[in-house]
Amino acid sequence: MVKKTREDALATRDALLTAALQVFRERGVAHTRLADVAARAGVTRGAIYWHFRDKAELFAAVCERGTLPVEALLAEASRTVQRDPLATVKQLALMALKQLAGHADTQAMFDVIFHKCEFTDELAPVVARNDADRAACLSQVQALFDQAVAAGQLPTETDTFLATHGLHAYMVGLMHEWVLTPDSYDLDACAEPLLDTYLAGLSQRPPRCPKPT
Amino acid sequence: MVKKTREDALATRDALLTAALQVFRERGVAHTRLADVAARAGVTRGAIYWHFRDKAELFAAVCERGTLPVEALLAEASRTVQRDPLATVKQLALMALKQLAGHADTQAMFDVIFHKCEFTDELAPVVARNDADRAACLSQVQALFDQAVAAGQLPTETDTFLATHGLHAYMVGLMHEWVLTPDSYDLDACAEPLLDTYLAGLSQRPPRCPKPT
DNA sequence: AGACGCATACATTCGTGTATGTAAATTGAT
DNA sequence: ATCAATTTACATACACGAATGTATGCGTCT
Repeated sequence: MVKKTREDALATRDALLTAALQVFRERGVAHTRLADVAARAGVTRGAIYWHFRDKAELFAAVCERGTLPVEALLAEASRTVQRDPLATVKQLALMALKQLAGHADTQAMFDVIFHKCEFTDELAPVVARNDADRAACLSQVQALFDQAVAAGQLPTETDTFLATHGLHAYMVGLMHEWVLTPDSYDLDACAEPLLDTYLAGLSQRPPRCPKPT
Repeated sequence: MVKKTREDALATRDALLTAALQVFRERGVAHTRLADVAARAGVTRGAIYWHFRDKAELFAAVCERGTLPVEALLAEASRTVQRDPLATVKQLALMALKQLAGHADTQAMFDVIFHKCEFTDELAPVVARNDADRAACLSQVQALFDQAVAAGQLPTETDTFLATHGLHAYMVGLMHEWVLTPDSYDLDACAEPLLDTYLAGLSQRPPRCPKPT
């Protein structure tokens, strides 16, 4: 504790984010005491209040750092021109599942998001960001499904809106449940077969809703 | 406030459960003040502490009342002999989704469970109960899938463990996401097509994991 | 006459936010 | 380059509100 340069401050900030993720996972976000986060990072609450306004802002920063890699994948896929839209969708989903399977930080992140967090007004900015990300992801995937229909990869009668929501639900459910029991099956190895099953269902029996969307 | 008979006490208890479900949904379980629950039910905290030991026990009671109808369906299906196991699985899943689509209380329940609750040590008994229910549901569905394979309704090479977890994830994801935006699509009408898509995928391209489960 | 079904009152704990202290680091002027 | 002046990056101390659990009171039913 001899130096306090700018990079040291960034290191402290990062240590706080790491500590917060761990404590959030252990105690839940709402029950987490900022003193615990500070202690885990080897500092005091003063450091937290210097870098963040309150717990909500700390949580938002944790979420932002945690979802960056996934968003980067989506952004990259949206930039490149797709010759095989259906394969692109599959690769995106596969990447997300493999990212979860392979990275402990990502597992902690989704464990907190899915099971250790209450999305109330207090966390409104995080909720808004999540909603925006989800909407962007959904519209992007639906656009790819539309291209897949146009390219003859999916039946003409495919309701791409429902297909998209179905795939998204599938992904959410797989991650939601797998983080509860990571040892129940090898997600990294089973991700592709599981995805293929749903995509095969899409090809053979695409969902169609009686009433319009 | 003229009578205080036994049935009145049960009515109070039920009013507390209803009020708790609402407040849990609005404020989140952790941030819910028992005073708010009591006020919503038209009583004071004294009534809560008479019927329940603390917030955790109140939440457990809310969960138990909320999941009773679904568990009744599962229990009934397990008792009757199944001639068409695949159709039984479909009907079970369909019932669950339609129950969610049609009942406001069920929507509130799952909204709380999925998005307004932190599963920490404090709620250990509820977590244990959830785990037991999930395990029972999974093994029951897997048994039906096994029967479906034996009856030739599914390919011989089907990994019924993965198929079960895939369907379960699909269900969880559909409910998890739909309660966020119930107006995005008509779940009651789309539930069957969505299920048919996954089940068609199971028939045509059943999941198989490279490594054993 | 108890036991039941709550309401009321009280004390206590607990976490937060802020105010203040402070040493090191950076800046700017010479 | 040197040296004050200022800002950074926290640590420490404090005061406040808020929610909990319990203790007690009180009318009603059995």
